[in-house]
Amino acid sequence: MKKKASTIKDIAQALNLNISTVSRALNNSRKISDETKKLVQDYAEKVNYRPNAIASSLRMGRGNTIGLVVPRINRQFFSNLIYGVEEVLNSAGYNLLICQSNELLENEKQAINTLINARVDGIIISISKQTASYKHLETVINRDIPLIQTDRVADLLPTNKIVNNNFKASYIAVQHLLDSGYKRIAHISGPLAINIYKERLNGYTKAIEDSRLSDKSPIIFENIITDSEAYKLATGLISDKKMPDAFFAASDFAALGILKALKDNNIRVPDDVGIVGFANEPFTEIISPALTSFDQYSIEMGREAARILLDELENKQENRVPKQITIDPRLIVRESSIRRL
Amino acid sequence: MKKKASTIKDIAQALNLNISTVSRALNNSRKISDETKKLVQDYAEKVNYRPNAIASSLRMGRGNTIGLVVPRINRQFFSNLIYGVEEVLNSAGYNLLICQSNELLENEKQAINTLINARVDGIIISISKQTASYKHLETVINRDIPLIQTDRVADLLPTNKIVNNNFKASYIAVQHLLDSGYKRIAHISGPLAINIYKERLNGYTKAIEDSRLSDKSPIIFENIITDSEAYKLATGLISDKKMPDAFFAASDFAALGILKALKDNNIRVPDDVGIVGFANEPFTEIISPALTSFDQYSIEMGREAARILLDELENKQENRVPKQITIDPRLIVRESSIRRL
DNA sequence: TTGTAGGCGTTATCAC
DNA sequence: GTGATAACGCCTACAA
Repeated sequence: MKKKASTIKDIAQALNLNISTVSRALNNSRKISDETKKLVQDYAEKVNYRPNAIASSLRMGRGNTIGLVVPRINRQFFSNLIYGVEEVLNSAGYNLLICQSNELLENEKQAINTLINARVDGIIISISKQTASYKHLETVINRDIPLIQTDRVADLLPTNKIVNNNFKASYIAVQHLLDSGYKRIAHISGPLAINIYKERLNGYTKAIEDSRLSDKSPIIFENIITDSEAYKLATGLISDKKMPDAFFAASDFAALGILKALKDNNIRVPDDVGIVGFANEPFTEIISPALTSFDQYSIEMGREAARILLDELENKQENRVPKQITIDPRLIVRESSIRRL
Repeated sequence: MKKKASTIKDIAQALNLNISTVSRALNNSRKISDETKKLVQDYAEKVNYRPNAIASSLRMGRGNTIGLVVPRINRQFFSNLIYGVEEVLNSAGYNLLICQSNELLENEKQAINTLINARVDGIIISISKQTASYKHLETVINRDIPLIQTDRVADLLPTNKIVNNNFKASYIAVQHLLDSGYKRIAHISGPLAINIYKERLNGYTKAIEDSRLSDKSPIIFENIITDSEAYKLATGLISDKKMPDAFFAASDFAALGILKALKDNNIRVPDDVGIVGFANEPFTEIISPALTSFDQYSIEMGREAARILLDELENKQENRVPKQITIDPRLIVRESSIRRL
């Protein structure tokens, strides 16, 4: 026995009222007598009435829903981001529609399509590794759907952005290693197609240039983000006798791989070689020696992205200048980079 | 200059066709001449037409959307679960509406409400720590909205469930420690209000009972899930000289706390004391000694939950018996529990 | 304070 | 093959 959900129409009939009266009573319009309101609300409660958000959305032209697209939901950074976004949006009465691109442009386009069709009020995105063409995002902009980019952003697109200052963080990382007395500092970089890795590389390069080192030639290894890739790299450097005396890795996992390789070869960290990672993955403070890294305030980035979006939704101005919010990652100094002199 | 999105009506007018013809052409109905189809589709493309999914949902009575409620999006286990769910649902053409309860019953109720109002086609949930009353979930069932419970489940509710075999896993953990020659095995348990911790406790107890140990008295510490709580506990045991010779912890973080405390007090792991954790957190294989733990197949659990849901949606039978899918976690033996004899 | 009527954008049913 | 029309459930001028 399956009765279909009751609507305001049903309620109106049952109470011998007009649909519009019921609608107003439920929405607490103040043009309705308290008496009627109570009558309606009580009855609605009794029959377990639930407003049909879809119908309401159609009528109102908006659905109080925000779309979110990230490369991978289960990466620590992104799941923190989502956590922050959800927290803010939820308490503002918005729903969150989540898609992941799996680092594929095709999926990302598909996700954007879905979100447009779902008539979301706004979109927050961290673009995929493959995303080099931005037509799908331009479509979003052209449709006047507020778009916020986070972390991995397409610089050229005129949207609000919320990012880390990767350049500055890298610069600081190198300075910190220099302060600890290291002299041949290598950089383990990620895929340079992604802006954040490019920026970290630039920060490293600049810091080396600005240093007082006699040998200012940069030492750069590109496109290494897993620990096994890094392990292999470090092992190679050891056998080739080309070991630098410090590593600044653009990812904690790369840093971990280096660390493992050094330990396995009885090279002491931080005494012989210093290491700094990036992202403050949970394991960084657990391993031994604990790894110096950068806290990216990922949850806060999510919150902030949501806040900016809400702001944009609530204050629809005509000529809005896209702004960028930059968060400085915080260097967390741990054992791996403090040389006992 | 902001033109509103075009609709099939606009297209119909522009092409001097009837709305219904346009609708059919766009949906590739085969009662429409190829000529007309092409005409319509080309024009739709040209004006950047996007079907309004909200209107369609209203008309069709369903929105191809699934709701998901978890305690915390950014816990490794749950973000993996979400990953799996999204993967399957997305390729089946469903959208995913995500909410988090933050371990609060109130939020969970609110989330369920939102999802019901959004007229989701089904709901996947992992209940909060506080969830002891199930009215909100019964509402879902009464409305004939397919409900799937994962991991943390309310046993009494007649829904499909997808869970780990926590009892069996614990039993195996204890057996493994016994096999390694440990004789006084303690259990670090979580909040027993959550079924999974209760089950792990039961598995432990049973294994001890079934053992050939002369002293079969269980040693149980409840409600300890963070590493600092566990650290404190272990430190206390050391100073009280009440140290067991092995720990089976219901959470990896608790196991980690124990490990730290032991190391800080020069108690050797696994030589003096063995440790087994639960959940196979990424750090378990990184720390030293690496921690024996259980892989819960969290991504696969998510996929499976989504699959069951889709199955339920597609084969709406009348008298469906709720079934439970149980996945055996896999013991991953690492250094922390292998005693060199 | 309440009732009437129209429409949000689709799709489905019925005619022609 | 195509057109006309109603309906999904809700909200909101406008009228009474």
